[in-house]
Amino acid sequence: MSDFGQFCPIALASEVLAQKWMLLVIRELNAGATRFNDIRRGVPRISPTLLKQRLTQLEAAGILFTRSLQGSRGVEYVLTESGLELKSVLGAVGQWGQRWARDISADDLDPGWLVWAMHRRLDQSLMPDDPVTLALEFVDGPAKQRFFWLVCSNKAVEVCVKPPGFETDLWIKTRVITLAEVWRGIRPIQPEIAAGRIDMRGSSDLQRQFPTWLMYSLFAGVERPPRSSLPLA
Amino acid sequence: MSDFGQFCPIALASEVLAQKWMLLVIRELNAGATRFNDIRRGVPRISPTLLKQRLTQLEAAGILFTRSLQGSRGVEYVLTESGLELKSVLGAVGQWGQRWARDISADDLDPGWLVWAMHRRLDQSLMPDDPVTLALEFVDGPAKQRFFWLVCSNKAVEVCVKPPGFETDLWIKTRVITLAEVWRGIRPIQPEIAAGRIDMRGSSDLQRQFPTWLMYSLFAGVERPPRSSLPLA
DNA sequence: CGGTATCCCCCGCGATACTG
DNA sequence: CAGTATCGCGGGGGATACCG
Repeated sequence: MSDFGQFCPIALASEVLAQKWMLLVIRELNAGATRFNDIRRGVPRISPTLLKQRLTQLEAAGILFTRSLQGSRGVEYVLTESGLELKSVLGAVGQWGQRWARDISADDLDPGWLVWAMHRRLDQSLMPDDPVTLALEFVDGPAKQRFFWLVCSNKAVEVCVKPPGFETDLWIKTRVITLAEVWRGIRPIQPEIAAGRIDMRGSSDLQRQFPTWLMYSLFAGVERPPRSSLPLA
Repeated sequence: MSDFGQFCPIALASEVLAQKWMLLVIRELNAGATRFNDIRRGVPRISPTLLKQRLTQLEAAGILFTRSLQGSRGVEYVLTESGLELKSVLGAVGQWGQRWARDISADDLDPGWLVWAMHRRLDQSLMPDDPVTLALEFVDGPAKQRFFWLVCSNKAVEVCVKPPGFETDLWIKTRVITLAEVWRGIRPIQPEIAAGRIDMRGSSDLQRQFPTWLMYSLFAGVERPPRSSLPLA
């Protein structure tokens, strides 16, 4: 994917950006990930080989640079000014995707990805000072992706796939599609709770507060227009 | 390129948009092209087979629809509302590309593409009422891409690769890179003319007016920052 | 944790020719 | 003009195993 034979800026940009997985890797970096395996968690289906290749291409294109870490092995991947400015591309693509992309199917509904996306969009300023442990159960999730825990302190939110050892303060039980569509801003959360499709158990204070922490997808506020029927047909 | 396994709007949009040639095809459509071979002229290196495939994918994604033409055979490719909204993506990508994409090389300098791009960006409101025929000679162009003619009426601008049969009113002789960099907004045009690197012959009225017709690339006004040296190195 | 190494398959894509 | 048809290859990328 390197030669379009024209010097249009869209063509030149496409050489780098219009490759498989590339925008998703850039999305992770712009969301704050700097470590190899953190990026992988946001792009679970990319192979490590290919991820490394994409990161190398991004470095060659001047979109990121690497910085070695003291203490830990490996490097940090840090966006340059050029990479940070890709936020405008991510915004335009995401906004268009929210409005016009195809409907989602069962194969898109990765519960692990949803949890990973959510954990970055919990408003820590609203959380109590004491750490809170949330348990998520996806009743229709595959065996290995059925339970997740979110350990929220006012410093950070961590995702666990095994019980973290702390007492769980709030249990949330739902189907993947339910939480996914709430996350996408397609359904409001309150009716889902009221109808029991999002089933919460635990401290009633937390039950009331939790929905306010959740900031949803960055594009949740973008309205999805009705699919117009075939034009002129 | 169909399965990223996540329902992020950027991932869903990428399935369609992040394929080879796709953004360039969309660029042509958004620039007003509706006919198969008009699109090809803006994306000369795509094969007809692949172009047809891309157009089919765009239709399946609801980005365009086809409309049969009376009189001529073939169809017209017309953007839907969804397709028109991709202008924001093209804008973001083009802007980023103008600022941060790699420098161009000799292989990017297709004179035919430059002329095709230019012919859409001549301000017809400034042209005289009488038709004007411009001849372009690229002194370093390959034999078959050395001469072009632009026939400008106040209705439309047409590109010819053979003498159009009208008297040429203005000859313009230059190297490809010179006009390309002027087009990109990287060099101002007046010094190029003054230094004779853009050599014009013909009516002195037209010599004065022509530079005012030329609207340059859509991204010519976007400043290209200096490449920062290696960060922290 | 942060990657390499290897293998292999498939299909995306380029090239060319042809047709109504 | 607006595509189809056909062929063939190259390498992109998926899967898996391994390593420091």
